[in-house]
Amino acid sequence: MVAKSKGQAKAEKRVFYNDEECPIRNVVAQIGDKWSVLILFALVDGPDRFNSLKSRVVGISQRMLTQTLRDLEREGYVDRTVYPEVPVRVEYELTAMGKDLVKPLYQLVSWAETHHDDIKRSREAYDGRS
Amino acid sequence: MVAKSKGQAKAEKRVFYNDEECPIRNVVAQIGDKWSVLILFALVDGPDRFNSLKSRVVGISQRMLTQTLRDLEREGYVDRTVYPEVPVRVEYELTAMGKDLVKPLYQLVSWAETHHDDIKRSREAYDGRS
DNA sequence: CGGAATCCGCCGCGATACTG
DNA sequence: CAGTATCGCGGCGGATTCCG
Repeated sequence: MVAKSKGQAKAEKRVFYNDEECPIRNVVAQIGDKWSVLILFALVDGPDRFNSLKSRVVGISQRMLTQTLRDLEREGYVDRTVYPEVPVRVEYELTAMGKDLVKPLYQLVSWAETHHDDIKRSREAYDGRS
Repeated sequence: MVAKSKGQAKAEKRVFYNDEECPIRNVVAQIGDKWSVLILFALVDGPDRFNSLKSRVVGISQRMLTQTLRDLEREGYVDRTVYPEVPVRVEYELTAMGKDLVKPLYQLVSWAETHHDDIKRSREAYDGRS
């Protein structure tokens, strides 16, 4: 995670960088946006077409669907295949790396579901004490 | 993950929402910002003070450190303790929930480190084909 | 020391209109 | 059907200044 230890004895506290060489930032910055995770999980159910995704990922605009899919493709998480029929059919599916990314992501999702109520209560408590 | 299946036979494709009731968004939206993950991992090494964190999380401004710590505190991931000495000492540390969150997060970090080069190559390939 | 307040540029994201 | 192009707002986040 681009953290440097001082090589000192006794577990010196690490230093953290937030640059383009930081692996965690490279991943979190991509999936941390508004739609990436939902699209990735939608594609877990199998390959899907543009407009089908658009209706399954509720509330997303064409613009953001296109853009997010392009980004995910560029990262290597999603494959795009054009079938030159009439009308055109375009299918998106997870790559091997995409399927692999979903595993640790699913751990996080499970955690989120388990602690959703705790977080809501914590927020209310925080906001409540004026 | 706030996904509704149609209750149909044969693994109908799920629908995904991005609203305030979506647990994954509640977590990813917080974690996905520019500094949260780095701060959380910095606190894994043990409780730490404001200015120490500021120097360990390289490049962060006071404003963002304060704001991110407040957010993490509100979510219930971080505890803030003020020691009324002179000068004042303030320590931040992970709560039980914060420590728990770091576990799935660490899975993601490991994944990110493992695939960092694959991602960089994928980007270059994508950008290369004009 | 550990902040809070203010100002401001950038850009993520949505809405809308047009295209092959 | 699956996009691209353009416009515009809101908010994230950096720089700076002031405070108990």
